[in-house]
Amino acid sequence: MPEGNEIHRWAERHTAAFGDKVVRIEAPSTSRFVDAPLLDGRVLKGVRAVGKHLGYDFGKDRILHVHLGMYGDWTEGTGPLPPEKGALRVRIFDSKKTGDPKRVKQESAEGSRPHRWYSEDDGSDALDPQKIAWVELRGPTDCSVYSEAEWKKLEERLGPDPLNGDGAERFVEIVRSKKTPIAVLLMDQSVAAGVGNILRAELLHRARMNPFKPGNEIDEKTLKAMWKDLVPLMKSAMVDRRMVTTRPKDRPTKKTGSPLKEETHYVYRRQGKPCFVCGEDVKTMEMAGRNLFWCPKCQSASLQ
DNA sequence: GCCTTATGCTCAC
DNA sequence: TGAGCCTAAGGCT
Repeated sequence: MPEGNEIHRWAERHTAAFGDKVVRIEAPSTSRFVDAPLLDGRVLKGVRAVGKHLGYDFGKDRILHVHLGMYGDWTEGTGPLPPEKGALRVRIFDSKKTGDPKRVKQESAEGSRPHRWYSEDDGSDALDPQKIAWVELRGPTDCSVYSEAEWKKLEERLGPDPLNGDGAERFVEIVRSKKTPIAVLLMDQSVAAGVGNILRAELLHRARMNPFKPGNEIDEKTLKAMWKDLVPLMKSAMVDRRMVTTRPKDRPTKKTGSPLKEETHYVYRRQGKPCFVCGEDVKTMEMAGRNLFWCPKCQSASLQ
């Protein structure tokens, strides 16, 4: 479900939890993820992220590539592994912290003491990554082993990633070389890696940019400013496991920190509701195969 | 309970 | 351009 900012966050957390440790990897033999035995019991050197892709580096040309797609997600926890559920899942864990999975499974079957599965139980993101004992992957689009060459090929087909320190220059150059509407370009991973449907809508509103404006008609200064906005936006977007893109001053309540649920976005999924900035009804239509949301007044400028 | 929708992407036509 | 992947949440009845 995530955009690049959350992918990078998983990479950091999983590196902190498992980096340079021997990890166990389990996947049901009936699942599509047939490569687990190849990696089980090996040292995880670290976890990299580019765009919406994760790479778990086990060395020797063994990089577990994970793409969450639309439905994929990770859960994490301390203590013993949770009981297996019906769905096909992949687990990475530190057996020094979880204990022997065989024994735990038996305890679970006997209905022994319950324990917390998710960090969100305490209402915050507060679980110290050092305390994570296991993570569980559900519903990814891809979970397979890449060689270094394959990973490099992946990086080559992606555009600049704001979270990997890439500069605005490439972004500006690519956008200005195309007649395609900016809202379509922002969904293209070869233009800006990691941007997804929430960020495109919110970034365009923050820039007061008309979504239909062709890339080659946008001036360099404006594009550079959008990139400059994107970097801290992606870094700070996750608050209490929610994507937050509104500036406190634009929220009806002016509330800082964790905003009300209905104040988390300017336009994303707010069709028919009044724009926080100008009061005009937010509009929606399909664009690049996904629902685009925008304020026709704030973002009407200069199609000319 | 059922239906729709979703922060994504690939492939076939 | 549309189907398919595959899972959960939320809004309805």
